[in-house]
Amino acid sequence: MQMDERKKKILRALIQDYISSAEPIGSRTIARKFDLGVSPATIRNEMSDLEELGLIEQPHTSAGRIPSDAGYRYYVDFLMEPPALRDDDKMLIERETTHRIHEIQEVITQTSKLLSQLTSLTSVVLGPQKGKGTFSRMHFLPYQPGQAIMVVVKENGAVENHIVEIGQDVAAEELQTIADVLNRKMHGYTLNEVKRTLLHEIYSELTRQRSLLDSALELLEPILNDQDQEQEHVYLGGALNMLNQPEFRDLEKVKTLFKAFEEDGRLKKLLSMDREGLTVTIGGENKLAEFKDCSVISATFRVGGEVVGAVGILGPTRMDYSKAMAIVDYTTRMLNRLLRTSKRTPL
Amino acid sequence: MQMDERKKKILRALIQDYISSAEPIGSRTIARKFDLGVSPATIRNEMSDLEELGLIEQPHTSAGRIPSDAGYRYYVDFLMEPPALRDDDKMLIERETTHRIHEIQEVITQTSKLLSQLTSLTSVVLGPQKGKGTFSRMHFLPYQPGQAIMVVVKENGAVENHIVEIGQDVAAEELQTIADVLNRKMHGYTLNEVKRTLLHEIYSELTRQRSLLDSALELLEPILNDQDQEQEHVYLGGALNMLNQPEFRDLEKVKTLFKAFEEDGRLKKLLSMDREGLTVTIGGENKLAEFKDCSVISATFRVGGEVVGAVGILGPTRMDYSKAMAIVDYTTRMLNRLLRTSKRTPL
DNA sequence: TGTTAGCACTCTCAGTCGATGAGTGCTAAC
DNA sequence: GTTAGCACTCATCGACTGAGAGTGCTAACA
Repeated sequence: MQMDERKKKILRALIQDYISSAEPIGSRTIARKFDLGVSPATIRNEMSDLEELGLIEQPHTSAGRIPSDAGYRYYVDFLMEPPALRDDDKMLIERETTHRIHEIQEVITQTSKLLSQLTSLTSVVLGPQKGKGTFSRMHFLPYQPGQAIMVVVKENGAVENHIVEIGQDVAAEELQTIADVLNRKMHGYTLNEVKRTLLHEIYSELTRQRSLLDSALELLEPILNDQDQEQEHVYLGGALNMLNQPEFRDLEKVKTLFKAFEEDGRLKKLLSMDREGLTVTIGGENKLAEFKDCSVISATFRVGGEVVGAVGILGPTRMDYSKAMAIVDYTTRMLNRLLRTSKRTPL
Repeated sequence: MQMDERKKKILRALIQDYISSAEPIGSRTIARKFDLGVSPATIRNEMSDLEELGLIEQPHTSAGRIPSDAGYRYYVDFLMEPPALRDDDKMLIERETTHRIHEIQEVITQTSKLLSQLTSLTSVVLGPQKGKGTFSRMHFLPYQPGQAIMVVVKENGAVENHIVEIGQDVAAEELQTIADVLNRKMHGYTLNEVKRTLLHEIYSELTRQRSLLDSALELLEPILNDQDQEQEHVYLGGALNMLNQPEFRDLEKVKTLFKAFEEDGRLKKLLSMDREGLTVTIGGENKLAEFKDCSVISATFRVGGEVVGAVGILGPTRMDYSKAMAIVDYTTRMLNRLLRTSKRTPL
């Protein structure tokens, strides 16, 4: 069976209506609302075909039809009018992404808020992985007796503080010596690389200056084993918007959904970081069972050519794909520009 | 009308039963479950009195009674067995609060998680206000051209980074001079005080070294106007636990509750920071309408004698007050000890 | 051969009705 | 002061019903 023009028209009409009404829609309604020039009976026949093709389905015998995941997929790929942004949305995005920025955290939370606000859906934003940035240099500053502030600067501009324990008797010059050694050795490597391969090299270098050894390696401990290092935080915006979606009128569904929201790992999996550009994941195409009734529109963003994060919009499969795609697309474009132009934003 | 011994017994029985069952409870049930040595009819008469006293109420004519806010209040103040901790809970709290800690943030999130886990309710933790800590000193470190890292150390041990813009031509020594002036002037004052009263003094001091003036005041801008400064973040733990409470089976209630959760300001108001020690706020005693069906058990904690934060447990008015109070009480005790003993924890 | 009208059938939804059961308040007896 | 008895109230639940929406099938039509 082939998809002829009329079938396409009917499928498009059905999906568009369902997206806004969230109600199953029957042949009669389509005939009334959309001027296809044929009678309900004909539409019935066509709908029967569409169902056989797996593009629509019936919740129960005497209800109208609703789109299946495959139906949405067909719609997104072939039927939908191309994503276009409303002017006021466009302006809003531009206004929000042209601020002068001090911290990337700020950008991320801001973006997250913006996306959920524009779409009335939930937004998911994944920022740069802390451990990933390559090491540039470190400084030591005095702190309490027996402790020092270690300031670590990454090549991507990130700055971190760590309080480290030092012996009571370690002098400032000694710390400086250690810093010099570490800076020389570690420059240009990521902390993960340091952890895996470089440690013994540093070790042997420092062995020559016997007395410094003990402290030096202990100093590195907090930055190498920092919990935050590995798992980047995922920002969620407008989670409550989900409660307004009729598909989540059921408390059990809300529970499982919110449960999944609490686990950063789950959310991270929603954002397909491997694929560049705009990605649409519809319902069951997603691996996670908790989100089988949801679709995700996501895109990655870059700093200096390298993919460092992703933004996404999460909604019920019944969502306005065109609008969501337009918004995600434009937002990442602006984000890329913002991160490129702002002179070396501290990450 | 007076509260005689039998009325107390009945009220206690009713509340205890209601706390675990969440169902209105009638005279017959009380007579059966609790051995008071009187018939349901007698209990009925007493219950009628209790209702007149405003301690219990009837959801509808032919249902049993449930405690009113005033009833819970009476229960907490006079009837409840004194808060006692189960041994395993005690051990769990001790285990979690004797870790060596590096960051107070960590302690806060950890505590929040612990509390919600122990009670199966929602926990609210309010950490130290960043802006409050008195200024100790600052350092400058090199960063990108035209920018520097300003490291600010507070007297309570907090360390913060800020990237500041400096003229391309400002030399390290000049920065040092500025730092020296600022350190001398600002030491011992909170940033808020600096902002309000000290700025013009610093201004006139620096005016004498004309060339430095422009930069110096700009440098302070980020720390004085930092958004985070004023509003300390509120940590919420186990918000989902609320969904398991039968009183929140209604989606509308969930919506308003979670809406309130999203606003830090609202949550902050729940924790009575003005009162020291263990505080119990029952239902409508709370000012916020969103939480009129909730009770809060809260307590403040201190660092060095000064109240810096608060922890609280939020649950439906129908909650196990004894247990919750015991847990909050013990947790804050341990927290105080932890923060006192760990030698100058960085905040 | 494709389209349409007609029709019987299915299924959900909202509303009604009555039975059930828990609980109360009142009265009168103990 | 306490209790048994009783009439009354009210929410809940299941069964039933009619309305409405929608379908699939058949037969007629262009």
